[in-house]
Amino acid sequence: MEEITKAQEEILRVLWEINEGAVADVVENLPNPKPAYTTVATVIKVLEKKGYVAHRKYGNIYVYYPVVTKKAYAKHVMKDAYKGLFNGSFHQLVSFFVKEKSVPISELEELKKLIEQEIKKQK
Amino acid sequence: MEEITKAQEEILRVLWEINEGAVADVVENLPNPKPAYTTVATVIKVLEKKGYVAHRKYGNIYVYYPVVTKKAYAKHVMKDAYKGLFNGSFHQLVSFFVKEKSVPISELEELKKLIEQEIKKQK
DNA sequence: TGTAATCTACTACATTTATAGTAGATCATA
DNA sequence: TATGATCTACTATAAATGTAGTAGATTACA
Repeated sequence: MEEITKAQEEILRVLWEINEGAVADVVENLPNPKPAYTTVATVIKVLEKKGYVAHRKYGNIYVYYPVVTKKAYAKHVMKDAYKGLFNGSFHQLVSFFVKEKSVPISELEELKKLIEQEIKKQK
Repeated sequence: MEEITKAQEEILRVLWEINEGAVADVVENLPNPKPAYTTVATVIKVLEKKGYVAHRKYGNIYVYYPVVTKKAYAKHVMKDAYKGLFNGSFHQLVSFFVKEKSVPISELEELKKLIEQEIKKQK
């Protein structure tokens, strides 16, 4: 998976959000200050060349949609962070989060359940 | 915190690893194929300009060291991923990991403990 | 059916990156 | 102390990026 930059990622995010859309729809969903229509179009083209999005022609307009799912991308990003930043230790990653962000207790309870389930499953 | 690229991050990683070192030390710790000495020097300069590393002069050689800690950087990277990729839900992030990577049971047990402690602490 | 609006393709351009060479300073040692 | 090794500063350059304008095609509607 080829690397993408921040600007490119932002537009990819919009596409995940709206599932598919014309350039104008992407611009619409971008926060202010919105870049020019043509700027967005150019960035989308880059994403298309890199294989992150594709398009379909509805009548005469191009509707773009993500090819790389958010999940697949998350996996990619996380793999790097995981290995490089937490020495490949999931424990380190989680404890980092628990310490840095004060995770609400409700989430912690849920998490505990999730982990217990996983333990049971693996046994 | 200004964004850095992959190449820059790789060199920053080496500095975290060795704590501090001259350009030659960084080159040493880079995997093959090693870039040219001067390439590394240039990238370090970029990192310095962006405020990620600084240097000290020992005699006449420059010894570089990271200013941004691995932890601070991890925080930065994770914040983005967390918000953008997991909708700000820690639960989503963790369950993603548990599902995607098969986390060994020993880690899961540790994690469970960690979370239980945190729950207790918050109560 | 002509005119305004809209869309994509193509082009432009300044900036940043990645990569590395050269020159000049300095240091160690024969 | 002259010579080779090493270091930093400066310069170079191709490719990618971010940003956006223009032209030409097409469409919708007055």
